[in-house]
Amino acid sequence: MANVSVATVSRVLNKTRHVSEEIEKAVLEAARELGYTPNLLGKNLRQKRTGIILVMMSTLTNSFCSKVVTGIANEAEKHNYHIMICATNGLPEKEKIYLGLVKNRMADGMIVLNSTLSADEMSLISNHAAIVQCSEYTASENTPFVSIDNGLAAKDACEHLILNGRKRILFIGVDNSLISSHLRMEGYRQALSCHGLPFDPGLVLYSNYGYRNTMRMVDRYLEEGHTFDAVFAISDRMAAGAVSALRKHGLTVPEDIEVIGFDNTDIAYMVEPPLTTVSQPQTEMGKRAFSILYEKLNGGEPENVILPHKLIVRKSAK
Amino acid sequence: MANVSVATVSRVLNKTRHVSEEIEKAVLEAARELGYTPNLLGKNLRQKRTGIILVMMSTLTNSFCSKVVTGIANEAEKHNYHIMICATNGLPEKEKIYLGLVKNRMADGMIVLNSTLSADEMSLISNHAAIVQCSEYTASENTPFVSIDNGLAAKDACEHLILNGRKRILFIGVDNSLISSHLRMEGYRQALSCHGLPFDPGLVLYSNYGYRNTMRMVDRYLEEGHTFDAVFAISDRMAAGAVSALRKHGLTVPEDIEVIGFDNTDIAYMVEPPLTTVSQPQTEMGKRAFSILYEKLNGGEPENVILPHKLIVRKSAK
DNA sequence: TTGAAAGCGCTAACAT
DNA sequence: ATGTTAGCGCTTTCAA
Repeated sequence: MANVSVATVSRVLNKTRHVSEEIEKAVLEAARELGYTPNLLGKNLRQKRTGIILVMMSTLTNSFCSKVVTGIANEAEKHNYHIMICATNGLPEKEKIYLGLVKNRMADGMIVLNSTLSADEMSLISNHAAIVQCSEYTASENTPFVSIDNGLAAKDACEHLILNGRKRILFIGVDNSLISSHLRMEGYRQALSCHGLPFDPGLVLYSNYGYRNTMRMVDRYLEEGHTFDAVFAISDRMAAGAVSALRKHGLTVPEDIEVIGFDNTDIAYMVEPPLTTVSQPQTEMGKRAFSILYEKLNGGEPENVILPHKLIVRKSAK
Repeated sequence: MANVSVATVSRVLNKTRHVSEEIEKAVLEAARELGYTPNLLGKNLRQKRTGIILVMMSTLTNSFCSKVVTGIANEAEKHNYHIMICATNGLPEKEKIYLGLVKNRMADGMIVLNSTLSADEMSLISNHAAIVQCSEYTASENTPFVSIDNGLAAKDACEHLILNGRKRILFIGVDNSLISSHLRMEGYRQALSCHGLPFDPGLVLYSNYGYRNTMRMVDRYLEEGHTFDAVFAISDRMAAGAVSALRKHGLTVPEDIEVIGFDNTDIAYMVEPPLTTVSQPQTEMGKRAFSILYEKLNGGEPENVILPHKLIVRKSAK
């Protein structure tokens, strides 16, 4: 319509070369009139680059992940990448689908926040796609990760309770295969053993990260007559659930029972009393995860990164 | 490598036509050996279809939106579409970028949960892309929406308070341009006027959907000596913030002050006392939003949909 | 400064 | 049942 070649149109629209002013004007005018919209599939196919990074996570409503995503997004923006989030609800089939999307070039890379994939599967797919793990991970040769030292973090939290004179610490974990669940339990046991306290399997409860379920479990546990003087839960929601159950049984926090949660999410300061909890540098984690991915995309072979955690002391465990 | 044409390879990999067993075997074998992965950019370019639907929302950690997304995802799956979430944090520039992605064919369509775009901008972009609004919306000729009757829902909630004998209802809203904010305020005013109660601008507080900010605001409001006998907040988090402030001032809920929230999110039953709140059929909303989009993608001109809401009565307002 | 033409990887129409 | 070929929409060499 502007009587020029497609090449010239491309040059005008992308400003990749200088084009005479009148032609430029004609092209833009024609584009406007035709309501022309470029087709990214063609462009990306040709350039072998989409500028899109996928972020895979289980649940959207997870303020921890949300903050990590913020970190990723900010850093991605600096490098001209856009991110899109894939929610798997922990279903392996969905994971496969989204991983397939990046393997098959609809996106340039992926940051995985919590995957159910085994180290082998992860490694296999990493041969075909640029993947970085963040927060949760599985030790895999070619899939780098950024995380905290979960074991040390849990140990620090439990030591805090022990130094406050607590001797029977109820551990509320999750019986899944996530590395954080595993390492935090390890940290709990290490804290005990370092201070000469016995590990009592009767002081271990498994829940599902949630508030309601944990509340019920702790409620039942108390009704069964079990006793303890502190709680370490590997999520704030579970800690909050425990607090509710304790209150129902006339126990006060922190006087009777001290409670520590994990992640320093919003709920930690929304419950009464506000929760002492372990905080992770989520935004920094996201930022680093993207940096690592970026390095990978540019042919580098990045190292894993361990970031520092911090114990936030509030009322539930002075 | 398998000594066959690319067409045959395509047929084997997509199972689109019958291929002799030995050739099939040879192709699969070669593909495996070469570590072949199909390139979706090529395929999608050719087929003018990506099978991807974008869902645009402001914040990830919004359990309301999250449930809507679940509804969308379930329905999308049935029709062989995959969804990806775009978080804008309410920034128009980000909205533009993601809208551009669908306009430029990297995705087949988009469901917008809360956009800052004006009706005109929305309408303009809808000429180039299949877009459906969900929950929040702006009345636009060619961009259908699914939502509840926000005005009626707010009116129902306030009437509940009025029928309980409450006469001075504090309205806690958000001063933004979202249709829900606007309509819920309208509903509040209608309830008052239907029952012969005056509208008092001094009984209106604007916050930001959040817990902390609302708590502070209500705290200050009470310190200033204002009185009221009920609260209607347009989000559960704000209602929860109000409850905290009330407690701090020695007021009991529901005896002294009845409180009603909105959305029936998790927090509604996690606070003490559990909140009476307006529930929306989030999953159904998502499902319908996808159905409408699907209809659009197949050349239909779908109508807007209004779904029913429900008042969930808990302890905070009997 | 502009155009012609090749080709990114794929599928589908057509031919055999 | 299989191959040939055109073409999706774009960018980028190469040539003029």
